[in-house]
Amino acid sequence: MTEDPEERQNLALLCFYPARAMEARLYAALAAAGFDDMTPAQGRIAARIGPHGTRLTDLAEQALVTKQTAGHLVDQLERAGYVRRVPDPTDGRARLVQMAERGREVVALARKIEHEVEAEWTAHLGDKTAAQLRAALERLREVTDPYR
Amino acid sequence: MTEDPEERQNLALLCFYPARAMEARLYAALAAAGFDDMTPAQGRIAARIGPHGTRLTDLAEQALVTKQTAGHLVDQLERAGYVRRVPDPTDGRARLVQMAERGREVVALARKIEHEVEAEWTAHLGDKTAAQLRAALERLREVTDPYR
DNA sequence: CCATTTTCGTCAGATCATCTGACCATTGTC
DNA sequence: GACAATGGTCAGATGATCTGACGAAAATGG
Repeated sequence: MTEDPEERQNLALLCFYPARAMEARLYAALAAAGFDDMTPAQGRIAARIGPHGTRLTDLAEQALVTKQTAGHLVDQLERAGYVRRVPDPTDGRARLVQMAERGREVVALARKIEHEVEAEWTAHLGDKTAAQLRAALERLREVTDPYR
Repeated sequence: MTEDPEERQNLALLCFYPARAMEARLYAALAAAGFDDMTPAQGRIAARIGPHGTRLTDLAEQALVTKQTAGHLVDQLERAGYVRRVPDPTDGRARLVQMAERGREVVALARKIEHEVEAEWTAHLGDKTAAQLRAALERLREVTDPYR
């Protein structure tokens, strides 16, 4: 663009930049560590798998995609060795998607990167401002996250 | 999920909720107003068209997609009457993508919705916290938006 | 307990967004 | 004027996503 030097950006757009930056950092780091076969879409599904496994339908709902899409992505994650499907002992129709060993490695690395990036941001903002930012975002979440 | 009631979420995820919420609100409102043929991908391109028109290559760069993808989306926007392509008077190779009348209508409506949603958020947070949030996000943008 | 309805997941097929690679036309440079 | 750089398109492939239909198991309700 060539104009509007002083435009007041909308709050949602300002929120978008850090989210995008984190995703980019995360995928770059995972790829560098050899996990170069996981796509962002797979990641968004994988990130929602609970400690004891999660049903496909629940993953789909939380990730805001259809269960067909979720199933497709879980197929890929399973083929790549990140997750496995086990029967749900409490429901014969259902299966639980669980993290496999390789999946747990990715999660551990991703958590580490997240903390590093967040530490950079906190260093840039200062502790006080970072804390205020977090508090404000947590309150904003009350009205922006319907799956809270 | 059934566990982790008190998990400390990472800052980027907290940023993601408002961004997603705004996008959802925006597209719902546009669809309700009859602009139901614009997809999010088209919107992300259209949102970057400057007042006097913008080159395809620039749109692609700012939207973080290839120029082929941008061209594809502009084709659709053009077919739907949202934008037009005109020759760039300063460069015979280039063409400027400009908003057409219908595009300007959408932009006006989108701006209105954005302001409404932002006003809701400000009401929820209180003026002071909302101002702190904006200030913190603007500073964070310094290290998270490479296209600033 | 059986019949009906709901829920969980899959199959099939389509569409859309996106990419890589090749290519042409124009521009700018030496 | 030759040649590299830039703006854009064409062609083909892939991946994420959807809608619709379906089978199997579970829950519900006489």
